Amino acid sequence: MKNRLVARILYETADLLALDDVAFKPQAYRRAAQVVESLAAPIEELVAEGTHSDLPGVGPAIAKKIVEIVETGHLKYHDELKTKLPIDLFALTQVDGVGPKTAKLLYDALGVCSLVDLERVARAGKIRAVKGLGAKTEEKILRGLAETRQVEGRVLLGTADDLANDLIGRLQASGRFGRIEAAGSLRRGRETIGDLDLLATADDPRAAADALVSLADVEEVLAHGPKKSSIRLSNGVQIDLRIVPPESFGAALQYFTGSKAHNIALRKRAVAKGWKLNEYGLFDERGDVLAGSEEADIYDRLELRWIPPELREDDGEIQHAEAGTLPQLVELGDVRGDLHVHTDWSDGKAGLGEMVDAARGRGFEYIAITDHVKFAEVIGGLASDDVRRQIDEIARLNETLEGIRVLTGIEANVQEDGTLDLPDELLARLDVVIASVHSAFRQAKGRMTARLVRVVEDEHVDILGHPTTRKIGERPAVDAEWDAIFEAAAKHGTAMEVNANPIRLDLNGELVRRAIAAGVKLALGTDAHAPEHFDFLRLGILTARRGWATKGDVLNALPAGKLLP
DNA sequence: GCCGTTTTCGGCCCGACTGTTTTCAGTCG
Repeated sequence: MKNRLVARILYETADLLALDDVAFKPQAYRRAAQVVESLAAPIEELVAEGTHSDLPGVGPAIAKKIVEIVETGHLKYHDELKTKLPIDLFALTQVDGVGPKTAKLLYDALGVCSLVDLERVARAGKIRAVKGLGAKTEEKILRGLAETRQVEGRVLLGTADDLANDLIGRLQASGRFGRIEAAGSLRRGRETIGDLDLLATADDPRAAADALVSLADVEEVLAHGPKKSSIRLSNGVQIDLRIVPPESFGAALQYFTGSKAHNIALRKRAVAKGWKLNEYGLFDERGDVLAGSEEADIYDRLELRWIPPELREDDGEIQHAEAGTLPQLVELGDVRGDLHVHTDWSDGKAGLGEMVDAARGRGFEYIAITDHVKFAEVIGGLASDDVRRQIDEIARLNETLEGIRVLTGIEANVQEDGTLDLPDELLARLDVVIASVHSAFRQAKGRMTARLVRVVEDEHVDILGHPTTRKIGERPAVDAEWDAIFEAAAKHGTAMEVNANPIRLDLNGELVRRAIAAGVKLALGTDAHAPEHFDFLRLGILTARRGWATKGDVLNALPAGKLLP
């Protein structure tokens, strides 16, 4: 997949042109970059077919440039622009608070070329001395850097999940493997993943390892042996493949799934019985194997219920497994509808009909259409009249539809004081009202808490959308007393969203668990802006499961009839 | 540089917020 490379070069070209005060071209490059970035298929395949020029936003000039990037990995036009400003503009502008102008200013004043440079001058207090910047900007950049660093070298759960599925498919196609499974933090559903751990069995481990290192997109082979091989792919992700004998597969899966703390607790339990647990199996005092080929057998012999990977953080799961009180976690199939969907009425990429068809195609019984309220022209939100028209349109649509019901809804903006930016009369007419914070993220804890308590107490609000507004690796969560908000939400029957967008996963597992403890219901929403985004639901389920959520905790596990009053 | 159900030329997303200023520039959504 060269999509990210192409997008990155196009984005940077857009910024460089903008810095040269070139009019309109930057938007054109940015649009093309977005299209390539959100493409499901590899751009090189489209180039091979010649269909890349059919993409929206890609005209003759950019089409030629995409071919050049795919074929050479470079773009001359971009390289030339870069001679004037030889800095890692793409990386620098990923930092919250740094845009192209600030990056250029920092280069001119302090010679900042990279994230390393940026961190150095920020820590040295040099940014506040630059004319046009100040102490606040310096602090914001330091916060932004800390946020960026947390995910450095890690990829989002959604990215890792897609990558693992793709890799496993390709490896299996080689015919060299028996079982293959992803282990590690991906299997536990963590929000970001460092190295991707794959576990496999093979009749001929050397041939299997060869199949891995000879994959087309391998950039570097870090290790190449019959038991363990490691590669780095061209997208920068490291893959560790461990090949184990079939009789050890379950023990190895347990061991390499972790977490470390969970494994330590499990090993202590084995030791207490006079046994030994390692990646090869569970062994008794004489060294005879008690379990090994199946993971479930390990737990069984240790007198524990099998523990879902999402719970393996040594955070009470072993005690519950011993007592037989583990929750029956919610599953993908339990969810009957999506409660957060956008269309091209606001900033979605697809029309109402297309989104509904896609939702029905994946078996949803209902979806709520929750477009943005007009807030900034740019995201093309709905004005009151648009909301009324959409309600009418959905009513008409529902008359013709079979097999799915479309609920009316809105994603309204929570204003600074905790009120919404849509009149009560309209809110009252809608089936689903999501209230989301899209501005004033940095209010002090007390004010933010009061704001969110007020909005969950609003009789018209059904769901608090992406409650913390964090974006993984980009923007920190807002500062608030979550337990106070959950308590108010429970009292007023307002649900907390588990937003399944891979960059959000908000609430996260830890807060989900606290919300449930407070008696709050969860609303799973994909925040889909295009039909393929319904796939995000899987990630939302993983996140809810990390928060110990059961089917009964999830609002949209209910049929439409029970969902609505 | 792209695009078109008023256009193949002439448009092209813009308002809020923040931090830096003394009336505005940059970033974000």
